[in-house]
Amino acid sequence: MDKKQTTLKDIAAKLNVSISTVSRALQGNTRISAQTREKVLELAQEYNYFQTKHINPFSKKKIQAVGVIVPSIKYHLYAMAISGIEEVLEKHQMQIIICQSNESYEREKILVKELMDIGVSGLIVSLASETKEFDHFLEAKKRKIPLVFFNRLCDEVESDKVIIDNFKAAYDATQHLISVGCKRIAYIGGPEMLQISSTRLLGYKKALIDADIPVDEKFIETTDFTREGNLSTARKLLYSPEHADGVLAFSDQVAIGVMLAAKERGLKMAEDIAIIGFNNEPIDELLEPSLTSIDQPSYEMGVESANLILDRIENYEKEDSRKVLKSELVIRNSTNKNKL
Amino acid sequence: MDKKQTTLKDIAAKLNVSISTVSRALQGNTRISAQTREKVLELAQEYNYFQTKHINPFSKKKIQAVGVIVPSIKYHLYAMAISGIEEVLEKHQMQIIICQSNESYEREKILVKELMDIGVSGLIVSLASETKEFDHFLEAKKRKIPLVFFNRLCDEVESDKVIIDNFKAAYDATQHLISVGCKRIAYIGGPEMLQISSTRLLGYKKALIDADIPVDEKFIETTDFTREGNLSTARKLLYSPEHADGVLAFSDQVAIGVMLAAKERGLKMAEDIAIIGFNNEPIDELLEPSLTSIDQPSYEMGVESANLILDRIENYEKEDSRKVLKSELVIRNSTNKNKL
DNA sequence: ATGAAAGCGCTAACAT
DNA sequence: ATGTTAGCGCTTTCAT
Repeated sequence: MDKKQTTLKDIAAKLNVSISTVSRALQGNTRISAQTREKVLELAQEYNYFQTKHINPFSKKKIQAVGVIVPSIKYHLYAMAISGIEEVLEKHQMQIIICQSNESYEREKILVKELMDIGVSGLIVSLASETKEFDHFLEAKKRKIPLVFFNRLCDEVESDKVIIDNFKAAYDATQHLISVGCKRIAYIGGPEMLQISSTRLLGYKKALIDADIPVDEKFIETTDFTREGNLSTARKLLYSPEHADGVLAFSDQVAIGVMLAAKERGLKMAEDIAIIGFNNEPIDELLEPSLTSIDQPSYEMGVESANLILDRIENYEKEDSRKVLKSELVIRNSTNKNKL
Repeated sequence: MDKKQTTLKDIAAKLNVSISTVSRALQGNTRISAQTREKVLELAQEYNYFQTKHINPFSKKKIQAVGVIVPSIKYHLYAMAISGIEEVLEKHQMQIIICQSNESYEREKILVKELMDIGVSGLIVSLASETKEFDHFLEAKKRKIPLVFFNRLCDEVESDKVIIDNFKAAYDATQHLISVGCKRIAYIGGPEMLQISSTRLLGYKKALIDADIPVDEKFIETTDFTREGNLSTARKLLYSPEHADGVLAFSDQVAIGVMLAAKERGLKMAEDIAIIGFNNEPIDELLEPSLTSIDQPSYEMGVESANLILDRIENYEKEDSRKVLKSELVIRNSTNKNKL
């Protein structure tokens, strides 16, 4: 099984020249006779010589790579963000290594370690929903490996960060629900440790308070983002006698769970229950009714994250920065009570 | 900016021992005195020593990685397949490096080269729609790097392959359209060089012929998979006086384009025009009407691809194998003419 | 129990 | 124009 690769040594031996001569010939160094160079190239061709570069080798000819860890590439937001990251890093001849934590803390930890061991020049991360300890990122800081968090981040680790103003986004969305006449507005968040979720919760509560609507804990729920989790959480909110008549959901996927539950329960969407999601996924306009959603500049988030990591690779000691990008409420029929 | 890493040499110097002693102490070699070992470990800790492994280093302690190239992780099929690949390779402590060709031949070529240069142990690939030359894969074969194609493949390169029976899938789907009473059935494929697209075309034609329906070239169209491309292709088929009354689309995304065009044109879905897509994406059941689609075992495709690459890494000289997985037509309302 | 030295594949500084 | 040699970080064999 040992398909030994051809080395400079092999070629040198065949040609009765030194290794350096071969090395230089292959590099196109001009101080080599055309004749020798030709012979070397020929033989290299014949022996199918190629050089294995390394991500972080001793030599200067290294390949630089940045590790990207996201909860799942199935989420449209992350697929878009990754495209943004690629767009930027490609121009700098940097490879990107995409990994999924699958929302698992253990897996995230392993991934961080392995990426560091491979020798990536930096890490761009959006946290797993399970993660509530951050040693693995502190380890990265110890090793002085540039680190950027985007979208899902934490206060426990100092680093560059890219987010939207989740408080404001949730506030505005809740206000919209109020403005179309919802009285019993629910919020479905993610696992508690997920900071963006609690930030949104605060925005939601503030909007209610500002409108003199009492905050009712029974209208505040969480989900684990699985399909079943989303559905059962939605059912909890809709099957009580005093069911919610407006829902702000953590994501469009969660919002779809609410739509399914509402259909099942026989509620008329928009009329009986208005729904807003997060992320503005392309399918939103194809749903029936089309789904009102908060548009996050996901591609741009990727671009900004990549720019920040480049800055920090350039100058590790620079100050941490925090980019807050603008989000936008895209109003569609799921919150249009006057539809008919 | 030069954050030099601590090396064995540094530690050895501080402790006035040899490099080998430090190396052994760190490896837990028993022939080192407990005292020395402790001192070494302490200092390593203090200096924050860590070892950079390499994907393909001289030493035995290497990290093995497999490169995965897909057209885009935005396609649900590929996100699922990647999960399948991860599932398998994870168990073998192998890293996977995910890359997107973005349907570009040039990009695919660069990716193959860079992944090989990094020193991946194998490549799992689904071709870009643009690709019609295959030198880059022949290069991989030259280098004896294990190669597996899945879903989108080509006959030009010999390698392990994983697919579904696209001919049969298209045949069955077309037959279903015929059985619900469609007379003018169209096929929307991808770029011509995409082999799965032409295979499906053959299945489509055969089904028509077997049902004594003449094949009409004006009902055979292609798209570049962009949103606009899908829509404009769909319009071509629907805006003629004798518009298509049944469509077999290359993917669910393409099928959605047809649905949008049909809505725009004022056609009643299912009744005036029946639609079938490929891939059975989760949104299919949420669409209005829900979309009939061919379910491909995408996760399983990933699993099989990973297994094949493992086999070939184990034994490069083994014979090529070709796994054909079963697909299934999932019938929903978009082809239910008797809906009302 | 520890050190010295070779070697992995290659580049580059220093001869000649 | 080409060869010699040191060296990158580490492991490993061979001495001691």
